[in-house]
Amino acid sequence: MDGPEQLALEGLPVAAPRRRPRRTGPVAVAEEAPVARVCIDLPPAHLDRPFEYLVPASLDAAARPGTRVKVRFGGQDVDAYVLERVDEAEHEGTLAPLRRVVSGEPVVTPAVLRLARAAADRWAGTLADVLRLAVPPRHARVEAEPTPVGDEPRPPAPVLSGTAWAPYRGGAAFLQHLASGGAPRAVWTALPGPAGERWPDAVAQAVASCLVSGRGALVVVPDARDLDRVLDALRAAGVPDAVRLAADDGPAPRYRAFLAALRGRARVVVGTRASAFAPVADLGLVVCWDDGDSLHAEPRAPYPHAREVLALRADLEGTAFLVGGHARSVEAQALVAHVWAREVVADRATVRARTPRVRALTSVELAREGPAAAARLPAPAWRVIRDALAQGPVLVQVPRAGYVPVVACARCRAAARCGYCHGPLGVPARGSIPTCAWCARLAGDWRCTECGHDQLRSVRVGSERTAEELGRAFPGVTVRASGARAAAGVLATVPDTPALVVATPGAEPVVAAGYAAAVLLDAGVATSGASLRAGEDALRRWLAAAALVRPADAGGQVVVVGDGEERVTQALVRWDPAGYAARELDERAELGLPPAVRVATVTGPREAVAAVVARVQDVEVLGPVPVAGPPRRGELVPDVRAVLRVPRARGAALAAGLRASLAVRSARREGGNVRVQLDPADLA
DNA sequence: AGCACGCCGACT
DNA sequence: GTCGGCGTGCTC
Repeated sequence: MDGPEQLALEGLPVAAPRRRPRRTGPVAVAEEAPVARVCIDLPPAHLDRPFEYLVPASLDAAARPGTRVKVRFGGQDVDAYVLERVDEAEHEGTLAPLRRVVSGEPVVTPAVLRLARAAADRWAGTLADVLRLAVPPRHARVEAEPTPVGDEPRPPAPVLSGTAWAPYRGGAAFLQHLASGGAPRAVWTALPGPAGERWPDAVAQAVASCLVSGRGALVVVPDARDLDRVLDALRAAGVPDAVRLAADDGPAPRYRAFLAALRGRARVVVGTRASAFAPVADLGLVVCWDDGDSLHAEPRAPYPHAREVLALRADLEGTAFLVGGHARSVEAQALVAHVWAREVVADRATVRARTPRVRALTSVELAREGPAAAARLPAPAWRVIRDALAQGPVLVQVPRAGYVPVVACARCRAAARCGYCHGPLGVPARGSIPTCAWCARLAGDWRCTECGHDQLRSVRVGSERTAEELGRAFPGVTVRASGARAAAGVLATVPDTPALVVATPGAEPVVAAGYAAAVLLDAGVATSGASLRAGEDALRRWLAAAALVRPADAGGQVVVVGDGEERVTQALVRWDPAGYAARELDERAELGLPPAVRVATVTGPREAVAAVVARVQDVEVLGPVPVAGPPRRGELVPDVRAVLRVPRARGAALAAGLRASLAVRSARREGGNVRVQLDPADLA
């Protein structure tokens, strides 16, 4: 018997190990690296591994790594990406040839491939799924457009003037580190102020500093309005060769922008969530603005989050990392807590000097107003608006309608949570016992963990008629509405003249000189909600609105009206987003909630969910529980959802276990649609 | 995902 | 006696 390594070569002369794959047919094969390892663009999880094909000599030059190709797979032609070219095949059988190269454009760069693979692993998805998010659909006409040559001389290196970072502790050091080619990682709490330095200028200056080091940069923002703001600021900072990359811009502009980055014509990409995967050459800095915004969560499988993709990328490519907003997400706080990133914040005195005066009008403060205290716009708030209107525009923020009914403590308004697993409580039917949405345990003897009260109340939805109501309350005053459902849509800016500006969260127009005041209505509705992040979301929206108001010494004031959750309201009044995030993270750690632990949800028909979950080892399984709401279209029985929970350190094992289980599921063709989400944005 | 092969009911 | 159901298996 020969050595074990000879077993596979049975029947071949021992002295002549196979060097070249056998050639099939008359087609000549490429001289160099004749084997292409490809990723097949098909959904089933068990196909998520490389398949090998021979590269015909005629395709040798075109079939570079990263190009799109057509291959014969299972009797039909399918799309695939060339992952790499190698000398020898691992596959034992004969190899089929590539059918054709769709385009010579190597759309998946080695760095993006590594990132996409890591993302697929991290979110229990397939490489094909992630590449579908990362690589825009090909647009042949755009690809054929002549590259402008010479008409755009590379601009001189931007002048370094980090004035926007001067107010922040560690701000100047961050820029310097960037400019000298380093990879600092920062969690940044932006100061308010349309009047002073604005956040887009700070982002632009960070990008400019990165360019000074000779590296490219990538900025991911929630929506198109923020995108425009960053691009304007970049232009002002002397960075004209930035490109805008957003799926919403349409197929041709999107692919054009993608190619500009890929071909190295644009060193800076500013985009929405999918651009976290953009092929920026020699990347030196990734930025995620307002990472708490739910728009950063990709709604398509495998549901990656832009902030986390960028964090992965910073690790894989050794780039600098900047995540920031007026608020701080609990996940960003976790980056600080794990000493993965450093805080960049202004000191208290600076914060006080830049922020408006903030007051809360809760039922306690309004007690002496009598029954009128229950009004949606109590008299003190009305007076604030009236007085501020003499100074300039007044912003009125109204929570979006359409909240899921949840239950909260009747006294302190803290969201009610399960005594066993800390999932959110809901009332399945009128008058029934509150039930945990995760583990289905009944909460008959519920007691508030915040204040000890034992009475629950359900929380209502917001109203849509605010603009009309205000119009009647302030006759003769111009009322402008901004929001997805407003007649004029979302307004980017409004003039500096007195007017009431009614906006839903995220749709607040900017005023050059700042609002004279902001009134945040229905605080109780804003801070309640089944989601774990209801409080965090409310604070983020409030801060975003309040950040548009003039500082206190210029008369700016903010009033939050209603009985919001105490600690959220207090965090706003004290303008302390970092403190709020730190306390919230501590509490999540105590209660075993993410991001202190890692969780995954598995949603689908009961038997399918059970099968997927049963194959995952060493996890705590909560539920399954029927998902709220009516059954999915065409189904009689509502889907169920299980929550899997592991300690943070076992997060990778959780994802790997789920990936393996999904591979078994697809190979066996177990029925039904099952959705697996790691670290879902709303663990409702 | 598609397409093979492979064993058990109602039809020419 | 066959045509055909969709249960495993494979696809370089």
